[in-house]
Amino acid sequence: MKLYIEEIKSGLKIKGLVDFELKNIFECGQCFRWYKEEDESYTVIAFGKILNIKKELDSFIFNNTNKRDFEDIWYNYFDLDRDYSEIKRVVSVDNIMKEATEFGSGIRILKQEPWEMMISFIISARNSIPNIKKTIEKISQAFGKKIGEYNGVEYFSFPTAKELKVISEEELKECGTSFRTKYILSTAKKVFETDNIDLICTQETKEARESLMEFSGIGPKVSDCILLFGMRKYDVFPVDVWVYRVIDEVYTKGEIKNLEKIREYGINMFGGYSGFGQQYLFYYAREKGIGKK
DNA sequence: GGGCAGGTCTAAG
DNA sequence: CTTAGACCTGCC
Repeated sequence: MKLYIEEIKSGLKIKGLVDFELKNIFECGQCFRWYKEEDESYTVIAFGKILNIKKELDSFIFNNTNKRDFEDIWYNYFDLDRDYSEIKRVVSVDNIMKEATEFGSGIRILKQEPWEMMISFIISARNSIPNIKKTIEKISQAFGKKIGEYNGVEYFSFPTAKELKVISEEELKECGTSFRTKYILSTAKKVFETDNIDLICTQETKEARESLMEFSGIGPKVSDCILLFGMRKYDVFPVDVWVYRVIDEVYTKGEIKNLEKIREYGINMFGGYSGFGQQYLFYYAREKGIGKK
């Protein structure tokens, strides 16, 4: 992908981005710290920065950033080095997947921060996206650091394990963490004490997955999401209710009722590309309401 | 107002 | 080792 980057007053004007759609990227369930603005642009918080992106006719305007941050952070964050056209070809194993990849054509799997993914997906358990977003925003406002202002709005970083572990259960619960409160505090303490997130990132998928499941509130699905969205492991297949439904309805047709077996089914279908396959399938199923009674 | 939402934990069989 | 219930809260 050849990019043409022009420095402008508010940031950068970028041409040549392919397989890149803001709605697909931010609303496919992988990321929670984004805000859709009135002008249809998206503002996102990551790596201590505030970025706003607006789609124009033939380009994307990256506001509130510069060439250096684009090279150091955003190029990597948006996984721009990867050829998603090729990914889509590989995971289009049948007509359903062909449709799914066309539907979510602009999806990219963001390379997000492991620690933030751990807590975010603990919060995601049996929860809705608007609520997850709200809770994460409250936690950041209450316990993170102010990182700046954009368009008259203040933004805060997601607190570190050290900042989070000292919070009382009552305080944290006020952010809407509900029954997951003790999971979050337990995980924060354990992460701070063991300081082993970097180590887990270097482990092979299977081992890393087992390491993650040692933490409170992290089961099979949440650990797969952390691995995929925060640890660059693409051979995982997170099975949530939507993926379960679409696999059940389209492929296994009631023959498999076990979540673990559905996961194996997905991995058999996509192999090392399972994470990508899952994202296209998930986005397709959820946006279209497939399998919903 | 009852029912459920992008699971995990725990206690039993 | 597999399988029900409980778990908080907001929004139909």
